[in-house]
Amino acid sequence: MPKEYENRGFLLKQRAFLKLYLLNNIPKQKGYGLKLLEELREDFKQYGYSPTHSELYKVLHELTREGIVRREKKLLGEPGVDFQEIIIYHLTDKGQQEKELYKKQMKAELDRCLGLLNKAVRDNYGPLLN
Amino acid sequence: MPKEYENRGFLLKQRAFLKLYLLNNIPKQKGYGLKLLEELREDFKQYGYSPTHSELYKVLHELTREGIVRREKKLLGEPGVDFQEIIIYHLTDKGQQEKELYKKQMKAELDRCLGLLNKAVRDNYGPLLN
DNA sequence: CAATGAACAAATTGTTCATTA
DNA sequence: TAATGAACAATTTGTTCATTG
Repeated sequence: MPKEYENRGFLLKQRAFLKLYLLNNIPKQKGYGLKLLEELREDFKQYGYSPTHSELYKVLHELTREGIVRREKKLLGEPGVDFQEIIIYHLTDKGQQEKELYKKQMKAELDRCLGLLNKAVRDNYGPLLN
Repeated sequence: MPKEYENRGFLLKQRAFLKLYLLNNIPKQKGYGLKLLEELREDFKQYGYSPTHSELYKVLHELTREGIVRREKKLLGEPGVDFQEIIIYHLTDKGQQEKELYKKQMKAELDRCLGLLNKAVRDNYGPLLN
């Protein structure tokens, strides 16, 4: 179960936000944890957002627990040369379906948050108001 | 000091969001705590956001501590009939200035968050992407 | 030392209880 | 009982420490 996204509250949680990105990024490249993190940090740099490795791993663990991704251990670099072990993530079949469902939920949630923030701009900076 | 808005992180905090609204709403109507809360709840109803009284009071206390608002005790309803005491908030002179500064900071912050969320929509639902 | 992971701590927010008139 | 306030609890996130190869 994808644990239906509930958060009826203020803005969406970082955890949910990262989950959305990971579900989309994992299938694309064969990135491992820190690699995915680097990419996201680069992506969000101009928005002043730099997620922590801790938070990213927590999402990956959660996705693993839920059976949405599968872990594959590999060696980074040349075998026999570099012994650094990394973990590559793949979407499971179940994950494929959950991903689509989750994306739909998150689209609604993103729209809700955009609405809320846009309203704040209108209410506090809008025309006709001091 | 308005405690320069710092939050270089993910999305803006609820506390900061409420502070912005209160700074704008307090001068308008002579609302007291729960009245202001009701109005905000009504405002945000369609966005599924319903702030708690606790959070609202915390913002009001903070604004008071910072000398941005002044408290005035009054009786609700007809004197001699209703003895319910309420607290009306007014912007102080200092508060007037701080308000403008804070609004500027928050505009930048709101824009940043809108940028982040819009990017998420583009990245995860945008054209040319599966 | 890069990568992963967990423990721990701080910050933020929500729920419940207390008081007062 | 409405309004205010504080205590307390839960949640969310960030910092630090540990392990492994």
